[in-house]
Amino acid sequence: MGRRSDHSREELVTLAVEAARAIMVEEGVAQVSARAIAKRIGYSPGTLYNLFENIDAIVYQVNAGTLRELAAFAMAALADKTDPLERAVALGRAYVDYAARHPQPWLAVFDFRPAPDSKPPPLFEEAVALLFAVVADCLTPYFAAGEERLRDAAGRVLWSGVHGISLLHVTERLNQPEGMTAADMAELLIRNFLRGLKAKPD
Amino acid sequence: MGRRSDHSREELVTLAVEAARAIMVEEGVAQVSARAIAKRIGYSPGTLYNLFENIDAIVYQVNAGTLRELAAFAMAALADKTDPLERAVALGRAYVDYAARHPQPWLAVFDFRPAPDSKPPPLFEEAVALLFAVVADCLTPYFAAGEERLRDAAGRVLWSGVHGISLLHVTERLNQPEGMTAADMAELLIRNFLRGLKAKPD
DNA sequence: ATGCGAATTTGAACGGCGTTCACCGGCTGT
DNA sequence: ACAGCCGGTGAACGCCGTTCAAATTCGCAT
Repeated sequence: MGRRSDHSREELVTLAVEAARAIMVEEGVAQVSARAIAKRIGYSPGTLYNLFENIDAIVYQVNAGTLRELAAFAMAALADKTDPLERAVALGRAYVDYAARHPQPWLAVFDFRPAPDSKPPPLFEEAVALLFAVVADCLTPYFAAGEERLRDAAGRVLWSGVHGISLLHVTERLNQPEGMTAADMAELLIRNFLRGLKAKPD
Repeated sequence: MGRRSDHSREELVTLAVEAARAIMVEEGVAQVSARAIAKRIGYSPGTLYNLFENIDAIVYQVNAGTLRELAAFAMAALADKTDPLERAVALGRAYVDYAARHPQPWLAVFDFRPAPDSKPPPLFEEAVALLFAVVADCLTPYFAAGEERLRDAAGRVLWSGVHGISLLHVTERLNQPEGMTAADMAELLIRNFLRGLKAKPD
């Protein structure tokens, strides 16, 4: 078969990324393959290589969408909160909730490990920088002026901690006690960590 | 070729697991394959299937060794500490340090995701239970009698948090500030979380 | 020493993967 | 009407996990 022009190049890209996301949601990242995507969109595997450099590039696009959605979800959870502590808690809960509701796409974001020689894609840097800005903002009241470095470190610690809870929850290794959700665990972490910061005597 | 008896069955198992670990250390889990292991030990891929049900079983054995080593390393770090807070800090630092020194094997442990239908292997449960026992022990002074459930939850939170820091560090997404190591971040988490627990008013 | 059954090793083969590329045919400009 | 290009194709390459009939060697009984 030759040229078809059933779809424009842009439509094709969109179709492919959506198909990849669908497979990811239904069967996990591991099942996202060129042949599977091609079958879903009714094209041949070779076509995908006219649109993307490789399969990782497609997964990367899916992940970009996931991070955008996650950020939007987190921001929405903050919308009506003003107290820094409550904002931090809401952010943490939103993060864990999002991961729990979209486990496969969320896992795919963090399972994506670019080869060490390839340039680090700006995806995480950007998305994480966005979340950090919010976290750092929540933490500002806990630090004196001039302690921004420490505040940022605390922000990274907090995010890493919540991320760890999320990850272990999604991979079913958290084993939280009955009656306690992963989001509750995140809240426990955030409240105590921040209380500890405030209580800091040094 | 037929029977060789260069090695006993047990020796062969050991050889295979050691070869798998070597590949893992040098090239990452992704490069551990039946053909690669077979080539290293001078046997054919088919032989491995006389010894193990599948390749995952070999990786599983490697992971079991990694967890044993991690536990031993963590315990050694605690040996001379008596104060609960200092024990918790030492445990967290040891965890992060171990991961940083053996990134590939450590990552392999957590990248191992058994298919949802296969029985969950007792590996994590056991190893994590061991670490939890120590963590819970460190946390006992922070809780009243009868609050064991909450204490265990706090233990899991703390471990998850340290784990998250470790993971993001090893995958180069932690971006800690200059002059601060991942272990320092873990210490920051632990000290503040525990100070927060102590300060708890209610 | 000989023979033979059992145990073990092999490697080709199957179906999957990512990726490449020569080919082909429909689309478009003339 | 026709040429040429563009884009889609699918066979092919080299990898993967896994299976299994065949081949070979071992250990043992005679």
